[in-house]
Amino acid sequence: MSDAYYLRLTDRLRELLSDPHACEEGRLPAERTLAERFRTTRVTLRQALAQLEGEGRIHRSNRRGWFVSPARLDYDPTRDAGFNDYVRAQGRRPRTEVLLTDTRPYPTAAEALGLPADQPFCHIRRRRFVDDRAVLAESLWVVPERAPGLLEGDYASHSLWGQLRSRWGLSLTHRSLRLYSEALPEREAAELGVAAGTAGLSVRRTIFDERRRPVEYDEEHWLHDALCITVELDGKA
Amino acid sequence: MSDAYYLRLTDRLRELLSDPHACEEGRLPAERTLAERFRTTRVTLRQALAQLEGEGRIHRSNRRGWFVSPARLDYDPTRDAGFNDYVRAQGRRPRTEVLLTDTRPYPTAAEALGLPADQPFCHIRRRRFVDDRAVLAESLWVVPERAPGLLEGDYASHSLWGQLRSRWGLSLTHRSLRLYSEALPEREAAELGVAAGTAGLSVRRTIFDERRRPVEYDEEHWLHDALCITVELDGKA
DNA sequence: CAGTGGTCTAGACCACCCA
DNA sequence: GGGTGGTCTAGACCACTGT
Repeated sequence: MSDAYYLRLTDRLRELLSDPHACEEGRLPAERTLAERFRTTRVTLRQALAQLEGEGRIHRSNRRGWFVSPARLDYDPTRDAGFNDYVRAQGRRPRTEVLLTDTRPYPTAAEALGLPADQPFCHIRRRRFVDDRAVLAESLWVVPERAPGLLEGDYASHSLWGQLRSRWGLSLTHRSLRLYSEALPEREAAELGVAAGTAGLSVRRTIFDERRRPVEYDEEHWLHDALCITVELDGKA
Repeated sequence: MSDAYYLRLTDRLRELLSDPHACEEGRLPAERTLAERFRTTRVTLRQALAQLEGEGRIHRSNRRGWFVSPARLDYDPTRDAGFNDYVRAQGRRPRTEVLLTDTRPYPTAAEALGLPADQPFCHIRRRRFVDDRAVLAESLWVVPERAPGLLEGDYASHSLWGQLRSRWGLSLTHRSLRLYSEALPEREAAELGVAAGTAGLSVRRTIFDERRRPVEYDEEHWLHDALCITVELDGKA
């Protein structure tokens, strides 16, 4: 079955991607142009493009066109190195936008943390960029008693976990992580400027301190081609 | 844009999925049947099906049809609980097929473990099933000096990590994990009986013992809708 | 063999982005 | 307003699965 035309197309498109002259500014030629060049229809061409999108080689932005995807970002969700720090450490340019902050209950977070459903949280929702590409939409839910005055601080430019340690003396001892591939929900897709249903990666973290008091719960939605999760462990499993 | 017909179709199909009478044996009606029922073309209907596939709700098998996807398997790659054990613990039926074993060099594993490129490894390649659905194709590369006679043992039915501990007294102290979403390569797709380019999750692990001697490297390729990765951490990051 | 999904054609109109 | 991707139609033939 590897004689399907759209699969041979992906091979030729891969060559095209590695040719720096063919894609100026990392942008691919228009679908109609490519379809004509490869003597096929837009439907078949788009099948090939979708394949490369699944491989993480290209992505689309709104209705603007197809672009070559940059290298994945290495990300260790078990550490609290700030987003800004580790993005810069990889030679990339980070940016963060706070979309909203408020204080209200969130039953999902409450359940994960073992709290009553009407427990209010300090909620921060933000969108994060790497080299001006929005790659992550996330919400954080912090137990207010653990970090009084959190929302008045500068929670955007510094590592939140770092602040929890330094300002409130918390130790983030027990960390539980769940992650799986998903189709980005409508809201997150809109915030990231991609079509609903675009492939994504969902990461949820639940944090307790050394006395097993609930501290924080968060939900991250990443573009699937934007990151490579890494975890380093020392000690017995 | 949520007024696209294929998106409304996904809503109606989701209802259909939750109706146990509509899909006998977890199998969906034929595409032509569904297209007719929803008064659209196969192309549009398939767009809706692809959306649900991305959400992990349905999957296809060869050219046999579309099936409702079962619940995701919880999997903690940092632990050495055997596949058989944790699959059964979740009320599912595990099965493993060994596809091949041999001893030969593998530069990728050698590099990950910091060994010379011509370092030979004990190599085990296998395919694993949950409830008779092939969900994982993996290769393991063990440093022969750490586990002499490994390939003569019963490496299929017992936890490999458990054996490394009990038979060879190894402690798997330093574990490094890398994972990212991918399009399944041709070989793995064929072994899992799905189309090349189906969405998958790649997991790579590199293991050193307490003296930082290299022990093992493995590469896993999972169907993207088959699992939810979980990690539990205690102690300082 | 009949039925299934897999692939492909040759058009069309629409919604949105940018100059 | 021109160009882009997003969506959709109404067909067709092929390759494979199961009987």
